[in-house]
Amino acid sequence: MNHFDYVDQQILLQIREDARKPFSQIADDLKISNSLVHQRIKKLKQRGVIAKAEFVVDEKQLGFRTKSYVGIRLREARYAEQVVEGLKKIPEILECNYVSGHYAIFILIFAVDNHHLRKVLYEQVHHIDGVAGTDSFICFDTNFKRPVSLDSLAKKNVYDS
Amino acid sequence: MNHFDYVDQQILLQIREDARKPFSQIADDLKISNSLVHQRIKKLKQRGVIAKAEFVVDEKQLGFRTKSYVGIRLREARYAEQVVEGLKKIPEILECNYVSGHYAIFILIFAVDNHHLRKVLYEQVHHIDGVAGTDSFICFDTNFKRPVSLDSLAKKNVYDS
DNA sequence: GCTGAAACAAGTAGTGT
DNA sequence: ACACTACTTGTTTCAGC
Repeated sequence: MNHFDYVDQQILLQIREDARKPFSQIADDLKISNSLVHQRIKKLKQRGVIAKAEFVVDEKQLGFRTKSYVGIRLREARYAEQVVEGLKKIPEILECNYVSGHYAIFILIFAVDNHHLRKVLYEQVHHIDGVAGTDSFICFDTNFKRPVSLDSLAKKNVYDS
Repeated sequence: MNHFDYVDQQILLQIREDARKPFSQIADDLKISNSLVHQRIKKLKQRGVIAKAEFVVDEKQLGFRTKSYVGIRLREARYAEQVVEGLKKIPEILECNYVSGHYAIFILIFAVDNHHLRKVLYEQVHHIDGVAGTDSFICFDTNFKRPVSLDSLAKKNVYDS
């Protein structure tokens, strides 16, 4: 069994906030050697807990001011796969999920403005064979956005599957 | 006016994929000096295009196997702010947006399993004063997830607001 | 606005406990 | 499993073009 101790948790908390934080500084903070930090991060990577470090880019600053979630209804359920293939070709669509409930597919779109969003939906998404219709949930504001909580992870056995 | 040239675009493409990629290596790739990479990244930070580097953690590996989008209906629109405050206190809720359309608020939840999700909704979200009801869109699978496209950014004037 | 060199700091690997 | 040391590599600054 893989355990997940206090050191792992603290390291995760720190590199999740700042992926470029020097390992030596993390080591100082936690009062451990920097080679231990190195070893633990290596293991976290091996276990698949962390994969890569990304610089977060601000979509708004790049000109994408309209964020919208969109639910997609299909003409028939069996069209799902081919619709996903069609959606993948539209660069404005950043995320695509199969979901339960009223829609078959749920996507996230970033567009320049409402007009651009409308064009993406009407001229591209609606033309994909199998799409019956869409409902848009335009985000006026994102109140908060944060990573998963790591509290209680050091105690719980969350790796047993 | 802030311009955004080929070098900026290439640097962004690289550090977005790997925030720990050595600047000197980026410089080699682009055949420029490493101090230029350093200068450009500094400017991108000043402009707010990039803010911080994050290590991406795999929620599934940490035991959160149920991802769900949830639309929230309010008893009356004026409850919005206090409902957001209530939602903020629930750690399983990772994102919260004001949206147009059928719901007032749209959230993203990561729970351990369906039972956990149900508990979060029934024992916490539904008890927040102002919440009339919720509709869940449980993600069976995430087909793709990617950052915004940077194509054509070097040409377009996207900083003029 | 960009380069190149020099000083400094961090990452990495091997060894020993 | 961890720490220490020596070695390699990257970062940062600044003078000069």
